[in-house]
Amino acid sequence: MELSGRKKQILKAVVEHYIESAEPVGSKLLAQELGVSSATVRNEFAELCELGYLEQPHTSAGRVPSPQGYRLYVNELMERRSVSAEEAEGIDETLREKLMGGAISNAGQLVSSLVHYPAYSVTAGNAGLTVERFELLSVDAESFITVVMTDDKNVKSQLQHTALAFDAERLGDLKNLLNTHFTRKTRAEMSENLMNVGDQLPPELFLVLSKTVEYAAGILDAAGRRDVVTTGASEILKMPEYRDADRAHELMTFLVDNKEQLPVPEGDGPVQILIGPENVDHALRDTSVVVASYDIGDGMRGLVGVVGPTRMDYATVTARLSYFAESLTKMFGKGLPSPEDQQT
Amino acid sequence: MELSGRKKQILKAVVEHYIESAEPVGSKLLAQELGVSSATVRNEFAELCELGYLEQPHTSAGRVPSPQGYRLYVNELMERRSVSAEEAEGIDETLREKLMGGAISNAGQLVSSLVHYPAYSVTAGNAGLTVERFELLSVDAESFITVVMTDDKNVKSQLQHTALAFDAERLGDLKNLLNTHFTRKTRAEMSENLMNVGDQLPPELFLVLSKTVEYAAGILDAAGRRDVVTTGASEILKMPEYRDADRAHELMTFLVDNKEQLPVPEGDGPVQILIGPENVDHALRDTSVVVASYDIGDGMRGLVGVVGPTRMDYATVTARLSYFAESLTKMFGKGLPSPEDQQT
DNA sequence: GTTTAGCACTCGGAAGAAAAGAGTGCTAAA
DNA sequence: TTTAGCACTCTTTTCTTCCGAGTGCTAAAC
Repeated sequence: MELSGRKKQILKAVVEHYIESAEPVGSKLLAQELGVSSATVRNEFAELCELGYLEQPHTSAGRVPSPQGYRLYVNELMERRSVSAEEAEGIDETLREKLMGGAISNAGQLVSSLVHYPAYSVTAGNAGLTVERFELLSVDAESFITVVMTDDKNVKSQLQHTALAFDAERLGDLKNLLNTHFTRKTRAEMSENLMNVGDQLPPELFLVLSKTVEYAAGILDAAGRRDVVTTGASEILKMPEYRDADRAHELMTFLVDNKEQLPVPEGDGPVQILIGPENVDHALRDTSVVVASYDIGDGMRGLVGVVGPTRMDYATVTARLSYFAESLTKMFGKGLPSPEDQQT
Repeated sequence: MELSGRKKQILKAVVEHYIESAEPVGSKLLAQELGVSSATVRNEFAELCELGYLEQPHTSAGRVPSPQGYRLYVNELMERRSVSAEEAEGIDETLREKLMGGAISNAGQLVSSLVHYPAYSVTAGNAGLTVERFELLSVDAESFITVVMTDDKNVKSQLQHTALAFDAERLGDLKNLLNTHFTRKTRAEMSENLMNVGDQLPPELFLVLSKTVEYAAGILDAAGRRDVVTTGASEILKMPEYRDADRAHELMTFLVDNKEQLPVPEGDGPVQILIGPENVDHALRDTSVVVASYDIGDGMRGLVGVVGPTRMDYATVTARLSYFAESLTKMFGKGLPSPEDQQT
C-alpha cells in the first residue's frame, strides 16, 4: 500500500530529526513544521506505527523510525544529494595526499575520517593468481635474491640463504627448473610438482628449491586472501547509542576481531545500504552498514564500507562514500597512483 | 627515609588489593590479614598518607595507592616473579604460530592478547640505511623489474613502465649508472647525484632513472621511519576506570591518532615502567606504561609496550612482557623466523 | 610506647518519594 | 478530516532520607 504524501513527509521528518538528535520525535515539533495541529500529527503517527514504519520506545515518548521506516526513507524519501563542491575538493585532496603509492589498505581510514563513523575496506583476494616468472640474482656464495612476478604484474622479492654454495651455473639451473615447472601453476599444482621434481634432485638442491617455491606459494596465498581492514572504531564512543560501555565494547571487539564477517554484498548498485536486522550477523543487528565498491583495474574490485547506528546520516554517508568510490575508480583507471607506481 | 617493614607490608597489600578490585582498600580488611586491629592499620594508613604513598578519594573512603606508592611497590615490594611453565608454554606457542614470516608488526597484537591491556610495538627506524645494489630485469619492451637491496639485506622490487623502449644494452647502462652513483649513498646524496648525472643524460632516460631512484629513496624513507602500531585499544572498555565514555574515548583516540607520542624510553633495563604522571604526555597522566625492548639482530632493537590504568597488574604484565621480549630476541637470534625468511 | 577498643563524625551511594515534563490517546466539537 | 481539550502514562530529575563503610581521635590496655 502506498503511503499518502503527508505520511511520507512525516516519516521523512521523523527520520531526519531522529538522525540529528538521537531523541524520539514528538508530535508538537512536527505540527509546527507542517503547519497542522499536533493532534493531526498524532493520528498519522498512530497509523504509521500500525503500518510498522515507526516505533514507540514507551507509551509516552515520541516516535522513532523502525528499520522498515529507515528502509522506506532510504529507498524513496531521502534526497540523494551529491557532494558539494567543497566536499568534493576535500575528498580529492585527501585522496591525492594519502593514496599515492597505491596503498589501498587505508581506504577505510580515509572514509572514516570523511564520515566520522567506523569504516572498513576489503581488498578482494585474487584466488586464481599464478607466478609468471622467477628470477634469481646471485649475491654471494651462500645467498641469492629470489624475485617472483605474479601474473597480475606484482613483483616481490627476498634474500635467500642456502647451506650449499651456489655458483652461477647452478643458479641458472635452479631458475630454469622454477620457470619450467612452477610458473602458471595453481597452488596445488605447485605442491604436486615439487614432489615430482624432488625425486630427481639432490636433497640439498631440493631444499633450496622447496624453500623458494614455498616463498612463492606464500605470496599467492597472501594475494588470494581477502583482506579486511577496519578503522575509526573509536568513533562510536562519541555517539549516544554507545555511551553504554558494554554495547560499545561489543561492537568494538566485533569490528576488530570479527571484521572478516563484515558484510561484503554482491554489488548490484553503486552503493548498498544494510539497515539493522537486514544484517545477517547478530552483532550488527542494530547497526547499519553502507558499502560501495570501486574498480581496482584488471577487473578487480575493492570495497569500502561504513558502520554506524541505524540512526546514521544516510544521505551524507551515501553521497560521500559513492563520490569516494568513484574517485578511486577513476584514479585506478588513469589517475595519479597508476599501476606503474605500485610498490611491493 | 626507609619505611618500616610493616608499612611496606601494608602498602604492598593495599596496592595488590586495589589492583584486583579497583575499590579503595579499608583498614578492616587489612587488619584481618595482618592479625592486628583495624586501629593500628589506620594509624599506619595515616602515616603512609602523610608520606605520600597513599591517597584518600574522600574523607571516609578506604585508601588508594598514589603514583609514588605504585613506584615504591614496583621498585621494591613487587614479587618479580617469572612466568609459570604453562604461561611460558602458551607464549612460546603463540609466538611460533603467529610470528613465522617475521612479521613484527603484530608483536603488539600478541602482547595485547597476552596481558589483556592495549599494547603497542615500535620498530626502530634505520635512518642510515643505504642501497647496496640495484638490479634491473627486462620484462618486455616497455617495462622492467627494479630490484633494490638495502645494506640490511632487505630486498624490494617493483614493476616499472617506461615511455621508451629499453633493450638489454640500455638496461645494462641504466643499471651501471644506478650502481655506480646511487649505492652506498644517503638520501641527500642520492638526490644530489640525480641532479649531477641528469645533465649528461637524454631527458627520456633521465625520467626513467629518476623514477627508479625515487623508488629506492622511498624504500629508504620507509625504513627510516619509526613505525608504531597499537592494538587492543578496546580492552580498556572492560576496565572500571574507563566505563566513562569520555575518558575511554580520550585514551582510545590517543592510542590511535597520537600513537607516535607513546613513550619510547632509552632502555637501561630489560623492562621499564612509567607510572601515571611519570609519563610526559598529558593524555597518559593517569595511565601506566610498561615497555620492553628486544633484539632484532644487526644491533637493531624493537620495542613493545603495554598501556593501562595506573592500577595495572604490574607483576603479571612485567613477567609476561619480559618473557615475551626475551623469546623474541632468542627467535631473531637463532630461532624459527630466521633472517633468511624475512619477506619483503 | 605501641596497640586496641570505643565512639562520634563524615561522606558517598542506594532507596524512595515527589514533582516536573513530555507526549500520548481519546473524545467531542468545529 | 481536523483540532482543541483533557486525563493519563511513563520517564527523568530532584530532593530527601537513610544506611553503612570507613575514618580520626581519645583513652585505656598491654
